[in-house]
Formats: sequence, structure tokens, C-alpha cells
Amino acid sequence: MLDPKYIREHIEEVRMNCKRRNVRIDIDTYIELDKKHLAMIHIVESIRAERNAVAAKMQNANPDERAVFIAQGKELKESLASQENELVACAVEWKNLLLQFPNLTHPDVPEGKTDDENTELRIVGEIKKLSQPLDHIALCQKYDLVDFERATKVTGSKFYFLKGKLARLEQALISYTLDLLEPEGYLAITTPDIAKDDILVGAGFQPRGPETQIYSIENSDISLIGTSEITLGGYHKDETFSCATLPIKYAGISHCYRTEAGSYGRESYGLYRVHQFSKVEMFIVCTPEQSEAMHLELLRLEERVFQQLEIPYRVVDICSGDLGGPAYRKYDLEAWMWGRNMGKGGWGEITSTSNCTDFQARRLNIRVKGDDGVSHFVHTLNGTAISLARALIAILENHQQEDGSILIPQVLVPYCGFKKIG
RNA sequence: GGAGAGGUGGCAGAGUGGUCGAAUGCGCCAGACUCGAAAUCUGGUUUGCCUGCAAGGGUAACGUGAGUUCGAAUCUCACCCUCUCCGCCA
Repeated sequence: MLDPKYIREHIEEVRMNCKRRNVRIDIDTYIELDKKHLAMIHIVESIRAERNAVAAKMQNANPDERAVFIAQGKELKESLASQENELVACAVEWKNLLLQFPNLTHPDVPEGKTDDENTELRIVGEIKKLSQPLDHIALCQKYDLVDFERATKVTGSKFYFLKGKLARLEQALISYTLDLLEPEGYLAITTPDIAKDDILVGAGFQPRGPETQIYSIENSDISLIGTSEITLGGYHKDETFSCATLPIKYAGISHCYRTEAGSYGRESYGLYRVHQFSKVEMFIVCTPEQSEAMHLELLRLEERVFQQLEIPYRVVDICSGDLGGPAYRKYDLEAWMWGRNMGKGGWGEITSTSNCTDFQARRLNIRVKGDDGVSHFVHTLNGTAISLARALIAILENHQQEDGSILIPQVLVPYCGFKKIG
């Protein structure tokens, strides 16, 4: 959510920002609503002031005066009720529109409408030369590592059962990642896999509606989370930190659920796009001054994970039109995957890190009190430490050998207890 | 799931219709005293929104929401949460 005052004072900037970010929103209607909303607040508060004044006079009034004041009060009460109803109706409309504004945009974010226009910053690692690389589905079939077919009986499509060494590898990756993050100050924390809708909204998600990617539970106000960023943001809702306690860093462990409505085709084969996966998510609460440095730290740690796993990847600076609502700036890591691009190999998104500045904090009401005693909204950031399913794809496909076996990255061997598959 | 008790400021804890944004204590901040500290004393100490150059003014908030009333922390209803006991249970 943007600061309504900021919008009022920077209308043209906000208008341009929406355009850059490819978000269609009727700003002129919003401005009208904002004016009306302020006007209604004035009206309602002045009636309340009158009512309070009459009530105060009541205390020392004689019986005759009392009768007069009561009559006055009754009258005020009626007009107040009708004006309050109008205010509430106006406020709902106003707030709904306000929530649709995307965050402001970092000045260095590349211009662009779609992910085609993201900027590749660098490629790290070497893509192994293989005469006949297999994709992860073929590899999993060969060694019986995952069962999609039987899963359809239990859950429908896009769920899976991981089996044997792949199940062990998933657990190993989680433990390895937590060990890597702990010395960097990230507290391991398992979170619920569900959250109330107002928490989802606070984190910038839309839990209900035709476009939603969120599973919600019928006859309730709770939904399955798509990332532990949601529960970790909610964890600190309505809190005020003293600045000495920041930054706070979490390594959040949860399952993630996504409906993936509207996705289909070659992008959604195998484990690449699934309805449920496990994830270790880094989440940071910090002061506004700290957030840019924290964002670079998150990117550095994401890169370290994939360097240690010996997986070639590229770093992508996400363009303005592809940022989504909450992010002020976003970097993705894309790993090499042989299964992409019709089997010719290509880059597949594997992590994503966003600086959300105060966008989520404003909605969740998370503040920090500075040394000056003034309270500001905190900044929140998130970054994928390891996203299972996709990390497993990258390991299987990049560590397959000419003889068809799969070598486990050295750093994982102590965690999973075996060196190769096949 | 059943029965009971309860939810008030950073914490503890008063307040049962108007004088209550809220006593008191603790904590915290500043000052005095002190070589310094402790103790003591004095003063200060919630937040959001609206308005104003500012000082200030207005409004809202006592778990949440609705209701009664001229007026609600206080009365009524619903819901949420916590605690104790019982039941069930991974």
C-alpha cells in the first residue's frame, strides 16, 4: 500500500509509476474518492465534536437544560448516523482502490512490460557438455524417484510423491540451507501453512477472486500460503520495533501452495510448476536505511547456495512491468535446466528476492521507532533460500553424468548420506 | 467438544454510565543531589487520522464487531483469544 498522503502530493509521479509497472488503475477516480473521503471525515468529525460538547454540558445541567440537551443530542445522533454510513461506504471504495496501487519503483529498475525485457546481469558457472542430456522427468522415471501418476488418484494433477533418494535429497537440501544461513544471522523458523485472509492481503496477495493463485478454505477466512513470507510478515503484524533490534532475519520453513490458475504447456511440465512444494524462505524486517544493503545480502546468499550446489545460473534484474505489486526491486536467479526449451535446455526461475520497502509494513502496520522517537514503517524483504521441486530439477539435470548416473553435490553428501544416484 | 474465569497503557493493576486517554505502582526518559553510581526527589512518558507555518485544536482507540443511551472502558448480544477443570486425541 502506498501512503495516501504521498499519492496526493505526487499524483503525476504515481501515475507514471503505474504506467511503467503495467498496472491499470483509474487514478482520476481515486483522486475524486480521496477528496470525497477527506470531506466526509471532516463532516463526521465536526458532528461528533458537537455531540461530545452537548454531552459534556449535560453534567452540570439543571433539569430544564437537560431536556434541551437531550433533544439536541438526539438530533445530532440521527444526522451523525447517516453521515457515518456514507463515510463507511466511501472509505471501503477508497481503500479498495488504494490497495491496487503497486509499490514505487527503484530508479535503476530496467524499463519493460514483460519478462522478455528483464535484464541479464551475469551468468555464473559452466553448463556441462552432455551428448544426450535427459530432463528430470526421464531421470526420475529411470530411477523411480517421483510418482506423478498415482498422485493423480489422491490429489489430481500437479502433485507428486517424492520417493527414496529424492525424498532424502529434499530433506538434505533443507538442512544444508539452514546450516548455511544460521551463521549469517537467520533464525530457522517453521511457520503454519495457512493464514487468515487479512494477513495474505497485508503481504500484498489477493486471496479470493477469479485471478487468485491462492487456495482458500471454504466457509472460513483462511487460505493456504503460497510462501512463508506471508506468515512471517503476519507474525509481526501491529508490532513496533526499536531500531536497535533490527534487522531481524528469518529462515522460514513451510510448504507452499499455488493453484497455478491459467498456467499450462511446456512451462508446467514435471516438477517445474506444481501445486505444492517445500521452501526455505529468507525474510527480513529492517529499517528503511538498511533495506538496500539487505537486498544485496539476500542476493549474495541465494547465489552462494547455487554456487555451492555447483549449478550454473544467471542473475536477472526484473523489469518494471514484471515486478508485481509489492516489490520495489526484484532479482531472480535462473538455473540451467535441460528440460526447458523443448529439450534444448534453457534458464528456469529458481529463486526470487524482493525489496518490498514499506509496502507490506504499511498494510501490516509494522513500525520502527527511531532514535529520534519518531515511528516509521519498517522495510520488509524476502528471498528464496531454497525452493524444493525446482532445486531438485536443477540438481538432477545438471549433475547427471555421461554414464546416466547422478552425482550428488559435495556439500550435500554429509546431509543425505549417499554420493550418487544410479 | 463441555463447564468456569478473564481480556484495560511497555508491564502489573484500579476503574461498574458523564468529572476517564484512563488512578496507583513498576519500568523508561530528562533534571536535581553525588567525584561517580545506587538510593532519594522533581518533571515527563500511547498511537492513528483530520486540521494548522507553528503553538495548538478536533476525532478515534480499554480483545473484535454490532446494539442500548443525550452520553459507554463501564450495560446488552455475537464472535475471537487466554487461563483452569473435564472429555477426546496425533
